[in-house]
This record gives sequence, C-alpha cells and structure tokens, in this order.
Amino acid sequence: MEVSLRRRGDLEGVWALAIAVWTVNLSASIYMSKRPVQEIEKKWQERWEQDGVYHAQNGVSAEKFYGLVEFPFPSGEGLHVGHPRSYVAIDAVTRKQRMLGKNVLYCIGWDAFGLPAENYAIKNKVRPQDATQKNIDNFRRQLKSIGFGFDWTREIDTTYPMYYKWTQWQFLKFFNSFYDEVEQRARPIEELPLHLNKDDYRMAYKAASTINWCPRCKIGLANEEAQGGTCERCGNDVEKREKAQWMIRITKYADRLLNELEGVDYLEKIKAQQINWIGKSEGAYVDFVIFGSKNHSDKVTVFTTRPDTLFGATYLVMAPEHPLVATWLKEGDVKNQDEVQAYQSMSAGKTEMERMAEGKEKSGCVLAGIEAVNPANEASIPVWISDYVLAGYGTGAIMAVPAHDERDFDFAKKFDLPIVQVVESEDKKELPFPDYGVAMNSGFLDMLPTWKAKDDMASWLKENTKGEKATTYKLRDWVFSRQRYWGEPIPIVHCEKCGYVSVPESELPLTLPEVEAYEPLDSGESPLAAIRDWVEVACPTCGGKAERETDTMPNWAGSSWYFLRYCDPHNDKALASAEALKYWMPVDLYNGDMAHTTLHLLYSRFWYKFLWDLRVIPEECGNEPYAKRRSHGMILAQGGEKMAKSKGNVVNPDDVVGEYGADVFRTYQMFMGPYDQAVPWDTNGIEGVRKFLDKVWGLFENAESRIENVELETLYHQTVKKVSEGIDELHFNTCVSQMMILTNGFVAAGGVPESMREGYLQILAPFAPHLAEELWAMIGKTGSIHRSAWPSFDPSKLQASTFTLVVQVGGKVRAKLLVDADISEESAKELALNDENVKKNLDGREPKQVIYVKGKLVSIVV
RNA sequence: GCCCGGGUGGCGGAACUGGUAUACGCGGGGGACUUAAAAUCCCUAACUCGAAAGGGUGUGCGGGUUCAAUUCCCGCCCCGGGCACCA
Repeated sequence: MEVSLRRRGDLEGVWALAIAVWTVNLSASIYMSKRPVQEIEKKWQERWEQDGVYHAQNGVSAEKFYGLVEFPFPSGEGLHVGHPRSYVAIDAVTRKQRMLGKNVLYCIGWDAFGLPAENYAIKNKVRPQDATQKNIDNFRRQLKSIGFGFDWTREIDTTYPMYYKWTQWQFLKFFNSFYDEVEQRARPIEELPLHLNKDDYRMAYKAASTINWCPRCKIGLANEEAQGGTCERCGNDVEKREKAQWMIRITKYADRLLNELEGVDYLEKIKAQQINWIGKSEGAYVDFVIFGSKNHSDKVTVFTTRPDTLFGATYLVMAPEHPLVATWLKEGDVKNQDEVQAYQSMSAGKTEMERMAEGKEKSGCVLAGIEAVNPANEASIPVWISDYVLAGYGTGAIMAVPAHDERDFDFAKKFDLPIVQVVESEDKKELPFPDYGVAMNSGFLDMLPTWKAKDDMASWLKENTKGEKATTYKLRDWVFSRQRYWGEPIPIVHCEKCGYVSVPESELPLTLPEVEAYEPLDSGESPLAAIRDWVEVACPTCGGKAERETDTMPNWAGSSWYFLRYCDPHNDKALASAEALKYWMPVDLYNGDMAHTTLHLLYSRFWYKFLWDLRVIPEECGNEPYAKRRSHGMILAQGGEKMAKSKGNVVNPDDVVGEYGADVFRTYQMFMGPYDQAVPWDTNGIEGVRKFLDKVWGLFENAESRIENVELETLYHQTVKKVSEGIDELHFNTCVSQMMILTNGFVAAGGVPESMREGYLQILAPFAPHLAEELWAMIGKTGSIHRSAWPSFDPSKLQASTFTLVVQVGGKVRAKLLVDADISEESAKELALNDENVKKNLDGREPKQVIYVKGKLVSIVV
C-alpha cells in the first residue's frame, strides 16, 4: 500500500510535466500500479451471467449468427492451452456479430462419452459417470475463468439421458429407413416396396465386419483406436477379426457428400481431405472367364481405372480372402491346395505392423490349375492370390498390368511374370518404368500391343457383355458398434422370432444400467452383456423371449448432431423444434481442430443429410449443416515440439489466467501467429501483450482526452477498418498488432481523444472483453459494451494528408520524399527528377520513360 | 507414392490488386530513472563496404516475364499435415 501511494505521488509530478509538453511520452510509472485484474474479470463474468448478456433468443425475427466450436471431451487433465484457441477466436467473431446487432448463438457442451473416460474409471475404480461429472465441473470452471460469451443456459452433455434419448431416437430413424436409389434420398422403411425384405435395406443394419482385435485386452478396437496397428490401451499389436456389428450405410451418401461440397465454404485443404476420404474413382468392371474349376460359369470380376490397358493384363490377382478362392479350394480345383492355404493363413495372421514393415516387398501364391481368359484378346493368363490386393476395395480382385502399374510391376519382377506394354499407336516415347524394356524382352506372351481409348474400351466391353463402366469409393459403411460400457446403448432388441426390433420410442431414453465392473468380457462383448436381467426382455412386437443389444454407440454419435441441439436444448418433444432449426441452421461459421476435418465432419454432414431427407430437419435449412468451416493451427510447446503430458511441457490455462488474467491470455492467443498455422507458445511473448493492455489501462486511468490530432484520426479510422475486416477474415494477429500501433500512437500523443474513446474500446472488446467493459463503465457508459453498436470508420479519413513518395531509378529506390497526398502527377515527377540523389544516379542520362503510380511512387526508366 | 499447406532478421511473424521487404511483438545492444535490482520509458538494430553521405547484397535454390517480383510463370530442394499396396 505504502509503495503504491508513494508511486501515485511521483506520478503527479510527472503528469505536470506531461501536460506542459503534451508530446512528451507518458512516464513509466503510470503503468506500474498492479491492477487486480482477476477480481475485475470475475466481477464482469458474474455480471454478464446475471444480465444474460450472451443469451441467444429463440422466436425472434432479428438477423441471426450461429458460431460453432467443437465441444471438448472433458478429460481428467483439464483444459490445455490449445483448447481455447478456437474458442477465443470464434468468441471474438461472435462478439463482433453481436455488436452488429445480430442474435448470436454461441454455445459449449461436453462430448463426454468415450474410451478415455472408461479407461480412467477402470484404472481408478470409480464410476465413469462420476469421473466424467468431475471433469466437466473442472472444464466449466476453467472456461468460465476465460470469460467466453457462451450462452451457458444452452450447455449440453452427450451423456445426459435427455440428450442421448435423442441420439437413440435418431439411431432408430436409421434403423427404420432405407435409401431410395431413384429419388436419391432416405425414406421411412414402411415405404419400401413390399416385395423387398426390409432387413436388407435398413440404413442401420447388422453385419459381420472385420475389426481390430487386441488379443491382450480381449477387445475390439475402432480403426482410430488402433492407429499404426497397435492397441491404444496396451500398445500390443492388433489382429483382424470377424464380428457382427451395427453398420450404417454412409456409402449411399458418398456422391452427395462429395458433390455438395461445392455449395459450402470450407478451407481448401478441408475439402481435399473430405474428397480423399470418399476416394471416388471411375473406371470399369471387367469379367474374366475362368477355366479349370468344376463350375464352368465361374468368372472373376475386377475393377480397373485403366480399361484401356486391358491388352497388357498378363495375370490376375485376387485377395486371399476372396470367396471364390475358398470355393475352389473346397471343390478341389486348386492343385497346390496346401501351398495356397498356407499363404492364406500367413497373410490372415499378419498384423498391420507386419504388413507395413514389409512395405513394397510383394508376396503371393499361384492358383495352380486355375486359368483366366483376357477378354480383349482371348489369351490365357495365370491367376494368383496376394495380400497386396485388398479384399475390401473394388471387387477384391485385379487384372495385373505390370507395364502400367508399379505394384503389378514389382510383383511380376518377383515372380517372373510377363510384362506387356500397351502403347498409344505410334507413340512409344514414354515408358512407365526405366527397365521396362529389359522386362519386355523376357515376356513370353506373343501379343501385339494394341490401344483403345478408355471410353472406347469401356463401351466395347459393354457391347460384348464382358464388363461395364463402374465407379468405386474408398469410403466404407460406418461401423457403429462398440463393445464398451461408456456409450449410448443401442436401442434394439433381438427376438428369436421377429429378428431385430426397435425399442419403442416411449421407452427412450434407454438408460445405461449400473454395472459392477466396466471391463469388457472375455468374450469380447460389452460389460452390459453380463447384466442378464437387463439383457433379457420381452420382444416389443410379439412379447416372446428376446435379448437387448449390448453394444453401445461410438463417440461420434453424440457429436454428429450436437449443433442441432444447441438450437433448442431443452425441448423434450423433439431433438429440436422445426422453428428453431429453421431460424438457426445452417451454422454460419464452424471452427475446429484439423484433426477432426475428416471423420467428424464427414459423419456429421452425413447425419445431417439423412435427417434432412426425412424432413426431421426442415427443407429450408439446406442440405449442408455448416456454411463455412475453418480450422486453427495447433499450439506447440516452446521450442516447437508438440505439447504432451509425457514431455512435461504442457501449459495450463489456469496458470496463465492466474498470473496475467483472462484478457492477456486471450489477446496473446490471438496475437501469437496466424490463426490457421501451428505456433509455439512463448512465455516472453505473452509479456508483450501484457504491456500492451497495461498501456490501455494507463491511457484511461491517467491520461488526457482533450487532444486533437489529425494523424491520430487517420490512424484511428484505419484501425477500425482493419479490425472490422480482420475479424471477419480470421486475421486476428494483425488486428492485435494494428491496435498496438494505435495504442502506441495514443501513448505518444498523451491520451485518447474524446471522439475516439468509445470506438477504441469497442474494437478492443472482442479481444479483451473484461478490460473493455471496465473502461466502458469508467468513462460513464451504461449498459454492456458487448451489446453496444460496433463502430464504423469514415472512408474519407483513411488517407493521411501526406505520404512518402518513392523514387526509383532503373528499378532501384533512390529517394523517399514526403509529399502532400493530393500532389499532382506533374509535380511529383518534377520533384522526383530534381532530387539530388536521383540526379546523381541518372548521371546525365535522359530518362526513357517516367512511370507514376498515384500515392506510391515515381519510377524512372533509363 | 498421392493430396493439401508452408519456407521472409537471432525468434513469432507483417506486406493491399505486382509498387518503400522486415509492420507489430519477443529477444539483443545502448541510455534514463533507482543506493541497487525489478518494473517502466527512450534510442538502436537485415547483412555488408563506408567516419558519413551513399553504395552493394538480400524473402529456400536455379531460370523467366516486368520500369518494378516475397507476390506472376517454368524447373528443383527442404519442412509440416492428411491419406496410403485404393488397382
């Protein structure tokens, strides 16, 4: 106390001096006083909540703005400094939109089901419910301390039964719908033509699927839980296993998910990722007649993107799992049965790790006794099996054209198979592989290379019933089952008589029962299977003996539609009312991690399109959920490494907010680098931002406001323009630096002119909302600054009265002259030519040409 | 291998539609205030030759277009991310 009083005293002396000569820079000690920022911030956070400053209004006619950030998974570690980056950014965007008078929807919630919570519960012997609740409380406290403009009355939690009631309800929609190929949309299953079997057409269906199996944990893993071929839980290598799983027919939407990207504004690389994942390729199916098997009508269909190279197909390769191979083995058609079976079991036992380690080294086994006929030239070619052919893509079999495919080439070299090039008539210049010529000489097939254009070949195949045009996708149907406890129970009952039956809507939510242990069972089933009195139920249709589905839904389920729930979070009649959806959807700006731009984005777009088809989402909302999608770069640890608990370099927002306050934290997050790029955290860098905000405080606490200064006015209008546009473009770092420039201008001038005070605080408000609010009150304004009107700039005041005219001679800068903004071309040129240094560099030469660029430069060509 | 990004001072990064390269911040150097330190403020700073005036070089590398290129074109190199034996 004493110290600060003494400083105040010092300050007065300095201040007298500053008034005497107003250009004198503000003295150091003005900024010294330690303000209790955390208290001030807390005060406003409470006030905002009380006054409902950030509440979104349903049922109004005002223009809306829906800003969305990915809701977090509330982990036990708490928020880390990377989490809030996008929250701060979209907070700034939505604050500006709110100040433009729009009705803003900006919410947060918890994506709280999932594996880590379950593992934590198992390890620490607590209920996942309790652990999750504790984590949510911690996350909520942390987020609130940063002062986001979330509408907290709309907070959602995917594990809350009134939320997952609707997740389950939507699953039943999938179960009770089919895809109408003609109309290209989903329709209720009751509308399926009567001659078709409903169970073959449901959008959600149960089928055997290959899963990643961890033999140590005895558990099935989703692909994303088994990345790199190892178990996320124990690090053991995973194997492939067949298991009956719930699947969703996302593949029916492949073309729409691809084509309708054209109507949305996504970052180019995000679109590219969606396109890659869908993996559409166009080509043809080609039928190869088989001889050597007992069934004389056997044929193998292959998919190729290069039907024009059919003449170069010198052998056939099938995946070891191909069903025809099993048939031929059973029938005794294959002469080298033992060898083939050995190869099959060898490749089935291979883990992902082993496959990857093998790289390009090809393996395989010929099917002795089986031959195929190349439909283009009737040549007889051998048939092989190899695991470089994937069972799950195309038809599970390929025609090998070693001259035109590197993998086929490797295989042919290894097993000494013939290589025949297909050339475009006379054009033999471009050989696909350098040593092709050598390989060609070893070929024994006496075929003359011929050529047909891709489309010609496809139609030739069609005419001769030897194949047809075809399109394939990498996208697979969505495996929707998890053998786990901590997820939404799948509301399906299996009846011996009726098959799979929906749990009646009236019984939703089907709540997760309490269990003794959360570990999966030895059988690989979810722990729910152990609760017999929960599993055993009467069939809802016939009343007979039936069993509940014990699989739960994947984490993706709850996050596929949460943005719809924000629109109307307390509705108990529907997932959201049609009016609310019509008003709020689509999302105007969606931001999230680059890590979620493939799966989550694809799943939620698909989910939305499906609900839209069924008109659960009104038609007016449009066919895409997110009008605009952006992603933020990662925050790295100091030094550029990834932040990781194991490396001990994680920065906790609590510490930063505790030391500097939320405003400094937020502003630094926006200043540290381009929003879409990865940037390392810098403990020194944050000091610079603290100094900046301290200067702002100082300007309002101590400095003069009766200042008139034309240059400041220009700078002010330029800054308002830059910040207004920068927020829309997500160029936050340059917004902050521009505000720093303006602030430095005010400091140099000795204060903020009266006419600029409000606007100055208002442009600061999206970045440092507490500080702006406090100073807004300090200058006597009533009502929240965050509900005030966004300032405008005067375009006529953007131009300074003078500018630096650059003079170039022969492309090199030879002079910089300060001139009036309205200087005429003639006088500018004259001034330039008369400059001493310009004359010296001209060295008596006559200029060939003098170019004048208004407001910029004079370029003298010699 | 394929598809996206990106390469600018000691560091994070600015630069509109081709028109002063390095704004803003960090760190460095020098100075003021202080008994001293911290804090704060001021000055300084791409590299290089020069006392200075001024010159030369400079945005990953090599070419090109232009009065003028970080920006446009051609050919490479490196880094980050995504996908990956996808026929």
